[in-house]
Amino acid sequence: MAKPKSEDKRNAILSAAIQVFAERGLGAPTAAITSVAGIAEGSLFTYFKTKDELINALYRELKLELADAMMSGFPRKQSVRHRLEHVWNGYVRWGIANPDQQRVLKQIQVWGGLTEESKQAGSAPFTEMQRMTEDAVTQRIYKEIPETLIGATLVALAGMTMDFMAREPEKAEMYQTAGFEMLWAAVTRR
Amino acid sequence: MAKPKSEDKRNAILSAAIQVFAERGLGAPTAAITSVAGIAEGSLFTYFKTKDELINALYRELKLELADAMMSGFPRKQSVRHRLEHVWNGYVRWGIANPDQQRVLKQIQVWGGLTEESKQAGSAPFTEMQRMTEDAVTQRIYKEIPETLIGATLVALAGMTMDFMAREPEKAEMYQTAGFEMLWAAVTRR
Amino acid sequence: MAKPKSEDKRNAILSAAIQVFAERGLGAPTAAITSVAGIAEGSLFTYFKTKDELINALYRELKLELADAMMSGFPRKQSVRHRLEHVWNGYVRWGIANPDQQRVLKQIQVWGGLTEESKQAGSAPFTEMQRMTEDAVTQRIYKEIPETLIGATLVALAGMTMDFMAREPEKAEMYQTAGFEMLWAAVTRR
Amino acid sequence: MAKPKSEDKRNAILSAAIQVFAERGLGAPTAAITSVAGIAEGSLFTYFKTKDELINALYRELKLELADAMMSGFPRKQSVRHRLEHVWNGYVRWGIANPDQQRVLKQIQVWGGLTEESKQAGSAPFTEMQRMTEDAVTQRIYKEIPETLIGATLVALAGMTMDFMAREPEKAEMYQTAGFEMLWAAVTRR
DNA sequence: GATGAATGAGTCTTCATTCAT
DNA sequence: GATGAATGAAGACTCATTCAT
Repeated sequence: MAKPKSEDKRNAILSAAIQVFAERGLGAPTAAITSVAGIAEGSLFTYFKTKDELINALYRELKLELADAMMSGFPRKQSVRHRLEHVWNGYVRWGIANPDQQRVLKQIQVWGGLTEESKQAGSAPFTEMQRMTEDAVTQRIYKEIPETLIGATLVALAGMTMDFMAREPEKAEMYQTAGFEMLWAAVTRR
Repeated sequence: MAKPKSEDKRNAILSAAIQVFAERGLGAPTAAITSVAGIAEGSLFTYFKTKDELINALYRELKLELADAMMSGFPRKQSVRHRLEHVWNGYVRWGIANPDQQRVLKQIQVWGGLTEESKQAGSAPFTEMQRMTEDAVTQRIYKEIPETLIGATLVALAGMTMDFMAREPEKAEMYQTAGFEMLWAAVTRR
Repeated sequence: MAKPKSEDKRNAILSAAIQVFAERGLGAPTAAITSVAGIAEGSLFTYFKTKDELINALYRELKLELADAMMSGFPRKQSVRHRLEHVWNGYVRWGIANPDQQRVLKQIQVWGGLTEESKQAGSAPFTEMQRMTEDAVTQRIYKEIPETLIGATLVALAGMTMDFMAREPEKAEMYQTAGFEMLWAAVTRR
Repeated sequence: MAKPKSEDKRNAILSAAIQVFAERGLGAPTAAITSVAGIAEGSLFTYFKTKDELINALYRELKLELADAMMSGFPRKQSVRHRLEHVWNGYVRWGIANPDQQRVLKQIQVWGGLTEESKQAGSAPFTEMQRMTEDAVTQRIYKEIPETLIGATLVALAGMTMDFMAREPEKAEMYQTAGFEMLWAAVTRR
């Protein structure tokens, strides 16, 4: 191979895309991305055949990152509450630390061009989390509701919580805690 | 009092926009909207100076509709729980009955062009609901959390719940109930 | 109608396309065409949805013109030889008088994007000529060869003849006559 | 005598170009050619400085092949008719056996980038054929027309004949014969 | 007010060619 | 010599907006 397709450049594009999409929406020109990435306009298409494919790849990448943030250091042996709290904190902290990523992820989720494969690939990294949920349901800690609802509730409340944290950073900690308490109450039996 | 131009035509545009945006995203051409509305391409700009203005107006319209759905028949005299449930049901039912509206609203919310005025105008119709919340907080029914969190939680959980209802219509009622129970638990003291 | 799609402008585009394609081939940019036509780049697409469609339309237009040149003043009552000569002269004169058209027509014929409809529409105006041929075959003037061969032979020999006429204009008349004699000999019984 | 670079690779490119140009026209990307040839994109430019040069080279190659097909086994000693028929059959058979080559040749001939050198080089291999023509003219077998017309007539009628043969393969032989009879009649004195 | 043709900047994408490896 | 990633100019087409009718 003369010049192997550099993983670095691929990442540079992805990371430029995050910045640009966060600022200008998914409608931003690919030229804005390459310019931020410091490469030629055409080079983007060496790494991603189309803009749609780039967005799909970005989605999977972000979901992976998010899953990582939520699961790293997962306290497998501790109580359900601790484990859920760990996941919650991971999510919320990641969102606050990476507001661009968070914003872009939101946009992609309502975008019309996600392929079925991407959707599946995007939820795959969360299977371990689902296993934790099953566990808790078996222990009759969680309510008798479909397991998928649990994860979705976490996502919904975390999204909302992050909005508040971002808007009032000085109360961030309070919101983070309050949000988790709401989640815990929502999801467990009284 | 002036009813300038044709109110009918304005509504036709708005309703065509909902359909088109729901199907093709906010990036859909204005020509697609006018074509569905059955008017000339240029006429759209008689009613809305720019496409951005149209989307802002649409946002306000949808929020108004939604507020209406939630507050109509509001049982002012009944218990906090009943009142909250009324609002919840109104929201969720509206979303299910109007999936296009719901989808477009989601899209506009992550769109970058909403003006500050629109955001405020969009939340104005919900002030009555907030008054209900204050009331409940005073009664120490709700948790000691910022009041705005309550409304946001409702919105977050309702959004999620509607997704499930839409995906599994045969279990819609179950989700609607389960969703409310989660909201109630999340928001009230144990 | 506000501004009816002007037939004039359509023709201006077609005629600019002939000029540009003749000079630079079918690969010439549409912008070159609009520039010659004196209109905006985008306006071309008001009249022809795509470049391919423009080329197809141009093909039909040229074939029509050509048929016209060949058949106008057709001496229905005179001998087969006179009638064939009339057609021959019409063809050859048209080609010499309109070298751009002739060159473009050649290019379109080897181009890969002609639709089946265009091909048929292009040969339709020549049906009258074919009837003349049938007639001559019945009279046993022409050889016993498929009728379609006759027309094709005319086209082939005319194309070649025009090349020579264009290259040596001072001998044009001679070539025109010699060409016809070859055609006549090729096609009739000895 | 240098056989620089690989003659094999050069031929692979030429032959891939025939296939690709036949399928997709001269506008086909060079990358499509190298891909078919099984070499790297850049390698094409080691053998041909530019795409235009490749097409010019291809033209000369095809003309050479064609001349070869027409003149191989040329019956120098036989009658003019036999000799012309030999050439005719060689041409037509080659075209039918090599439809891609035939199609590409047609395209290059209306293409705008042929250099004067290529045009001359392309007609050079046919000089022997022209000598045969001179001969026949001297013998007063052919009509008193410019000798170049004879060759051009052969090409024109052969092209047409091949089209018919390709379209109706079951009548191929008939067309081949009929075509030659037309050529013979066109070109000789009565 | 309504119409829809006209506009031309803006978009994604392609591709011949170069050149570092 | 071979490779194929990198380049960026060019091209077809789109679309919000204007304005003559």
